[in-house]
Amino acid sequence: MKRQLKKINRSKAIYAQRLLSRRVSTSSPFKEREIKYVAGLDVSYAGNVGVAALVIMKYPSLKLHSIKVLSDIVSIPYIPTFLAYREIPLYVKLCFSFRSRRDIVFLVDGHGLTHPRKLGIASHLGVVLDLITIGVAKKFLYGTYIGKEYIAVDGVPVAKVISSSPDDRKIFISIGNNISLQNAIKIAEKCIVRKSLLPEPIRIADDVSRRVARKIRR
DNA sequence: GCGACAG
DNA sequence: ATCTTGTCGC
Repeated sequence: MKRQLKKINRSKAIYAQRLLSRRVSTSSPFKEREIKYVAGLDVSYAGNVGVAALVIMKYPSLKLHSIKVLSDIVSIPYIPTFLAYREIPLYVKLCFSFRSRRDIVFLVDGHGLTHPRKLGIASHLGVVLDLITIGVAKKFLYGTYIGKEYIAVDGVPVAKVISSSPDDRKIFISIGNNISLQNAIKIAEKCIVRKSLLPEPIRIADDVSRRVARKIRR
């Protein structure tokens, strides 16, 4: 096989995103006191092997509850705005047993509604498994700034930009699925500790997946 | 045609 | 995301 990375049908992929984005809910089907856990999802790579990590912490104490890691060959290339097609298979395997859970909020590495077709990976995963999700990205992707700290899509605010005082690092907290922007911001900010700009569950998932990938590589 | 472009 | 040495700064 000369090409082990499958091509993706662009027009069909776009059609599916538009279709799925209609199922995104921007309201919160829960009260904050009902949330018992926050989870972080991230993927690192060792060549064509993707290593996904799911870190679950108690909320709001942020005491570590569990860590699950899974690796598999990834056959879809990375193409901006189509990230989900590449990483969602890993996340679905890792989170299938949690579908429709209403006491866990999943923080996903990437955008949610701040996406050209309003279906970034956080929203995509949220719709597929009916989870409460929030997008946590390190770079801007899409949308219109409202002032200095909010981003709107189709005229509706769907994300907040959090900046670190000294340098210019930023993170973008966006609605994933089954949550309002206000609740997404509130929960994500409660997960940010000390000087780390990244919410703890994501930071740990990032660390775990990266070191496992490095181990596989060597 | 030109520029932008998560991980 | 990953490839990579030394180096600037708290």
